[in-house]
Amino acid sequence: MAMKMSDRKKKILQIVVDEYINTAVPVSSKSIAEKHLTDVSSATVRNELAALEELGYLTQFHTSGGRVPSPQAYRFYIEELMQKGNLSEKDLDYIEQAFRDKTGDVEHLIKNVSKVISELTDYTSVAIGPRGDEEHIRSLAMLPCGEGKALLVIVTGTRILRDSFIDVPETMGDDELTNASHVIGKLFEGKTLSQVKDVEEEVLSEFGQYRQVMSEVIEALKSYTRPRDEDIVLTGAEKIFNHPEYEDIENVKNFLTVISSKDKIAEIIGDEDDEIQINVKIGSSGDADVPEDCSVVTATYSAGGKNLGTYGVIGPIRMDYTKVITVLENVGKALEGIVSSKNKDKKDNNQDE
Amino acid sequence: MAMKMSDRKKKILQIVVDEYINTAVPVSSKSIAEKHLTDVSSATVRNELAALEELGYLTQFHTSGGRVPSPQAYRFYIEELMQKGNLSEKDLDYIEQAFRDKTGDVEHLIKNVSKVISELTDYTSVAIGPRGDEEHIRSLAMLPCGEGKALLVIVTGTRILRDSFIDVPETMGDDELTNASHVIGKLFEGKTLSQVKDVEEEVLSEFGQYRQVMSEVIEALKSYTRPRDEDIVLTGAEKIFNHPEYEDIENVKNFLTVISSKDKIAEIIGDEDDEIQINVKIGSSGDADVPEDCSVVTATYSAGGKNLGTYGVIGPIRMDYTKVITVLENVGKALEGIVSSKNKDKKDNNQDE
DNA sequence: GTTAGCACTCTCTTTATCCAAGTGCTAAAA
DNA sequence: TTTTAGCACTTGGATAAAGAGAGTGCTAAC
Repeated sequence: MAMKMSDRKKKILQIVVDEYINTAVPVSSKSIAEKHLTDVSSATVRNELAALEELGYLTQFHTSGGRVPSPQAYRFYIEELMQKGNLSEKDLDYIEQAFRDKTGDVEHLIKNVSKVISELTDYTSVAIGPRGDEEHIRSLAMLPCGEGKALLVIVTGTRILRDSFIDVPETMGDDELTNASHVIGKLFEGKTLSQVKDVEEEVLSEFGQYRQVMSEVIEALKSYTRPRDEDIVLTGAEKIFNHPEYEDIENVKNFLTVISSKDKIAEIIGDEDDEIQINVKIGSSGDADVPEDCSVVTATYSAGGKNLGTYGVIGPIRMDYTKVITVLENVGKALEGIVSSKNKDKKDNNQDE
Repeated sequence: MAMKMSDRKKKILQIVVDEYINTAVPVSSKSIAEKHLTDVSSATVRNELAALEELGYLTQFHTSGGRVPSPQAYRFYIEELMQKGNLSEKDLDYIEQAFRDKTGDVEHLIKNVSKVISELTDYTSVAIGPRGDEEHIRSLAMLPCGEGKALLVIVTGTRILRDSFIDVPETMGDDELTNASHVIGKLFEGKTLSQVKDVEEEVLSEFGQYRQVMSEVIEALKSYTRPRDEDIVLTGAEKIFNHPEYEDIENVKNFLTVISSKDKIAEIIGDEDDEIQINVKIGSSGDADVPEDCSVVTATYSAGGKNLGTYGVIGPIRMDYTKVITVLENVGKALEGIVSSKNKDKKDNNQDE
């Protein structure tokens, strides 16, 4: 057990993982010795493979079936072995093209990013929009709907932060509601959702006149901590059929069951550690929420101190990590470019920052 | 070819379809004679089956594999043979329970209906929200977003009809925008989307001051003819694995590819003939948009002259039509109940109707 | 018009055999 | 001590043969 990882072992492990990622076929000692390590014989490689298996990095389905990397091997591969990749001209063009049209709102941006990632990586893409908690409320308005109902809409510069129907007194006319909308709107403008509870008590005691409406608004604002379903996007579910592990119907079933639920998706990609930019979760590890046999690679983007959401892919453990991570990095750069140019404009208009 | 459909043939065809729907196993002459037609022998049944095959209602995969209904048989079955079913107490309770909470907005209602249908039928449910074209605009507002952008929101009593970002002159301040919002809002209140183009010219010539904003608004309104992605809902995609035809990976692939695209879904369930309440489309028929080997059963609901959307299921051709149709009918009734009680309230508030 | 009987067809399962691939181990070589 | 050659052993996959089971079509009798 207490065995050192010689350089040659690392090299062989890298070869095995690379090879398996590319071909999906268990790799044999012979093929390694012939294609990659021409200076030693297959028997030598065989000994090393046996040792690597002993160390827990490799497994074999049956005695004569070549070796396959274990989850542990993938982790090690990503940490130490993997080589940086480069995108082809074509892919770079595709990214540039996709983000050329800098249409304003976040909803489109999320969908767009997700689509780009899915297309370039050939995996199913998952995306979760930016948490709105720290965005500054640009406007707040209540639109009359009759029946003692109103629609509360909250927007920032680039998105509908939230909207929901609230109750208002039946006696309140449209004009009165519009008026209240103004007053309350002015009050929250420039604040963030997370600041709402700070002013809650103060505000409630002050506005006797609109007290009931006010408390409805505050309740709504406070309920906005969880991401909306609309902010969770899934693109290219059908892409899994391009990967041989999903010729087994059971795997497809598992996969589809998980991704059918937005809640589950949010769980899988939601609890990012903010420190880490790119995050790899491999099934059957400590990440209990990631389905067995699946890997999830996500990147959490932020630019100018502003969170831009988490994007990534979900697919088989035997995933082309190099490609995926390269794509995520390049998409991140593109995204940064857009937002920084936009932020410049915005500084002029944003009252408090 | 010119052969009459005797009563006995009809009866036998009905047995075959019923049996095949229940068991997914090709049905044999022997099983029919034993279980359903005890007064004749299997040989007699065999003759009838041969005749039905001649007529195009039955096919067999191989010479000794029993018979399977053809799409034509399903159509005939639905038209003439099918028996009305009843829901169990449990199912009825479930529906009642699900619609007890009459929370106002349409978005939730659509999701709820779709979920109920999927749960009760055990098929994947597709739903498309009501076309908003004929709903009356209850409020229209433009919320300032800075940067020469504004969010245009249009609501009826129960839903966000539409929202989108529009350009406004950079010179326009927040207050001015709010003011314009009022003026323009008043103008369109009570109108329907389809009425917008009627007043277009008149309005544009009149409002010189806000002309630019006005034309942006009108452009936006006119672009709202297609359903929004959010109004197309899919629930229970994983349910297909409960049906044996989807043990074949190719079928799953087809299915998933189709339902991954909201556009395709809209196409499939979109072009309903308004006259018909319940609509059955069977793959490989004239309905080119329905995937091969799939059936789509939809119901378009309306109450009080108001369209409530189209709901239904998509699944294998060998579908439990009786159950599905019964569920759709009962959901329809429940829906009608909700809306009629709501409509009563609304009449008082709606200015022109 | 109906039925019994039987040959025929087709699929599915089981069994046996062979083949190729890859390993583990041992003994010799470096 | 490390590397290597050689070989026995294991396993899955492919192929073929054989038998069972199910269901039909047809013919001849009822």
